[in-house]
Amino acid sequence: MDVYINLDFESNEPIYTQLMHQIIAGIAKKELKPGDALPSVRSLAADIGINLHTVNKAYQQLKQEGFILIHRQKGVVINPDGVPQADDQYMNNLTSTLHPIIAESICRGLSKEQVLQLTGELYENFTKKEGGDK
Amino acid sequence: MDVYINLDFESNEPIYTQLMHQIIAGIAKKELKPGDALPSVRSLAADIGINLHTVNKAYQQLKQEGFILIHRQKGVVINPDGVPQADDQYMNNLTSTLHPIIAESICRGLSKEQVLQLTGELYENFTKKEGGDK
DNA sequence: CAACTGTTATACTATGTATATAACAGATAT
DNA sequence: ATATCTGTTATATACATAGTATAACAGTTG
Repeated sequence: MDVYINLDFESNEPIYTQLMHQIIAGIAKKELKPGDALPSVRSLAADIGINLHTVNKAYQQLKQEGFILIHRQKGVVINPDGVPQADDQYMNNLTSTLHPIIAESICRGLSKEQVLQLTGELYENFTKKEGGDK
Repeated sequence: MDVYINLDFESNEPIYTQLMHQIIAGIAKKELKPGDALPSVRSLAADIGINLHTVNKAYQQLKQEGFILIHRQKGVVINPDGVPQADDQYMNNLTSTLHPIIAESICRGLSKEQVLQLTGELYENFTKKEGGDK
């Protein structure tokens, strides 16, 4: 039931960010559902061979963004109420994030249709049932 | 004819990255066309009140990615042959970049149509004629 | 010759990433 | 109660990146 974490230590993307992204991807794929427990900072850190504080940093940020709840001495769980829905601030951030990405795609000759198709395919890859774990 | 540079020194996005993005956006909007000259590292740095090396860093990276050419003692110009078209490596990078963004948008309850509409609007805002300069 | 180009080198500060220990406080199981 | 688990906090260190500050070099152009 655990989410499989695959870190690329050669990447220039920080480890704690990779961790966040994989947990968020797990939620998007419904592999992680509201109320599901996540490993403790220590056990997860030991599992994937990184420092406790690196995991904690990812958890703290996921908590601040509403993806997870941290019960002081209970543990870490996916937000039982679900992830907070998009608000104006999120939409503004999303727009700012996409802006330069789309600018470059235009420079490199991608058509609007190509961009939309890639985006749509990525979206659907999250919502597809991928076999499941046996 | 110059591209207007607006830097946010409070942003956590590095200055040299902001600079790159705005130049790329200028190319996407056709405000900057193949062969157009860009300011020298010193004059641009002086104009926007940053260090010469910060501009140089942006220029070097834009050069490496094929957006501009740097003639040793002539100056900096938008690539006269146009920006290199999308190849496999670029498409892989684009996919990796979009992946976590779309994952979060799903978590936050955006429908596929909402994501595609926002993406499409952003795309078209680059290709629209925006009045021009007077 | 003077003034401009990009380039290179060095040095310094500040910040972010990641690690390594250590300890604290509350909950829980034995 | 004791041991063990939880998240949390506090230091300290190492390293890389971002940004600035000077300075100098080499070629071009006026």
